[in-house]
Amino acid sequence: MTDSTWQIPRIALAVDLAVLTVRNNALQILLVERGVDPWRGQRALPGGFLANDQEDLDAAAERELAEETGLDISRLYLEQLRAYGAPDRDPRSRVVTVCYVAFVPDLPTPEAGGDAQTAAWVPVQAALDHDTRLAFDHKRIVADAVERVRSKLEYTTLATSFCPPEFTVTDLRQVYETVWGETLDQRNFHRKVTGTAGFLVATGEQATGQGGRPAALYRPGPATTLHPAMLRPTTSANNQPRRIPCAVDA
Amino acid sequence: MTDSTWQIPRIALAVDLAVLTVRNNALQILLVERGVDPWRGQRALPGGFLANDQEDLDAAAERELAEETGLDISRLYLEQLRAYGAPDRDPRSRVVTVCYVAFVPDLPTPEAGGDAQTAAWVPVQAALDHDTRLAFDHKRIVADAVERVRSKLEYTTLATSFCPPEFTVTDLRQVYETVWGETLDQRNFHRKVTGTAGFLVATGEQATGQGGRPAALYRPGPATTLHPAMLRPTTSANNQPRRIPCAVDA
DNA sequence: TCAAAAGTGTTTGGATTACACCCATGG
DNA sequence: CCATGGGTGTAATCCAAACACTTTTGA
Repeated sequence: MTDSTWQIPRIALAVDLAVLTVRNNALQILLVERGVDPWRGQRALPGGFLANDQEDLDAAAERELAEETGLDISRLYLEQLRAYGAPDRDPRSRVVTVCYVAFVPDLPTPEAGGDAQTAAWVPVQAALDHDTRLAFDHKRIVADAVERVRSKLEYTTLATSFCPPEFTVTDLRQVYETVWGETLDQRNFHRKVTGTAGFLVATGEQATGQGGRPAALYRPGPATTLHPAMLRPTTSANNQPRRIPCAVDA
Repeated sequence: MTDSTWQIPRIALAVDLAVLTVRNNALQILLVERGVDPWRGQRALPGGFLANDQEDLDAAAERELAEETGLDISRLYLEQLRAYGAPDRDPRSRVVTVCYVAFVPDLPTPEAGGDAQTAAWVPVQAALDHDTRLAFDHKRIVADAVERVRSKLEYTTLATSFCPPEFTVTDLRQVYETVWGETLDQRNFHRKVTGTAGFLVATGEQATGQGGRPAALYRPGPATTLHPAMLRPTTSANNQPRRIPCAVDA
């Protein structure tokens, strides 16, 4: 590392987004169709290159998200997933991407991408299917994002990010069930989330009945983390072969 | 995003390391003294720029780690922390850094940096002290790395990464106590770690007595995750103000 | 009145805590 | 024999799973 910074190899830096929502009883991810080579016509994560020298990574992710979804910025959760930098991940030139995951509620205008690209919600099960092809290393990124959201629900209150501004306990439970792909006991779930201080704030209102007893409506509370955590029922993911240096997970 | 990739702004990409060890009953981090401006003479995380167009990020982190510590690559754990890209984090030019955390055992040759820079172990408590100055945004990165290792010990078996090849249950407990800054009940800890299948493998050997009953020696077992987790005693970090978009944590 | 969905009560078992107590070695 | 640290036993407690049961609406 010498004083002459001009000799440093410079690299194209992209910011990509894994925007997740719960929609039609499925965890879905926003994908766009690429209009240019490479991977023209293939589905890819929305994203783009860092706009200018003064743009923060987080700001770039927010900008991309606003461009792609036209979404109210206050109604979402956005955090960095990780950076991906395999040397051959883009055939044109060296591109390192910093990926973000976003959790958004089921949007009124979900398909309307602000960009010229056609954006669409795709169930993650389909996106990760063996027969599905995604551009670049985006299938691996989708897999990492799905694992991130699944574990986040265990120890944070972020499931409310997928819900409308006011929601019932059953709405929230269906988010958990959909993201985890597990059925939860309705009664124990109710006790757990209403008994955790700061998770939910009752509005006093009731949901319009769907044929049964009307459910109380809640807003997200001030708590961000869950103590103790809400654990997935079948968390038998123990005893992998052996940890390796430079593990994939973050 | 057009076909002409040549117009894309290119950015200097660094890879920095937060190398952590447990040493003298303290969680310590490897810092180097910068020999050049900016921040000449200040302590900083070891790291460097991506060497060439064909180097993977993970490989770059491994290379840097080998250069800085001369360490046996098989005896460590390395994972990506996150990318940092505030536009003003380097006064010379735009530099985005991808940071990695490494957990290493107490090394026989801890101070010998392979590079010309003088490397030294610094207790994280001192590195994070309000009066301490670190180069760039490295103090924030150190804080993130410390939080990462603390939470990793809760739900993984990675505490063994800080231990020598063979170790006693007390050695392992002292790793937990040092990283968390909490005292744990020796007897309950013993039951927990020996009762978790795959955490420890008994060698059959005994440690040379220090004046008491000799302790059994163990090697790391095949398990990587802990079910159920080993929770910190005083985990009352609940109910923060409110989650914000673009949270810091990963 | 019945079906459907919301919400409460109760039992039980697993895991953690907080201890008392025994074991094996060095001096 | 005694101090020192290693390791086991046990009761209380907390928490979550399982499931019976009551409440409140729409048809």
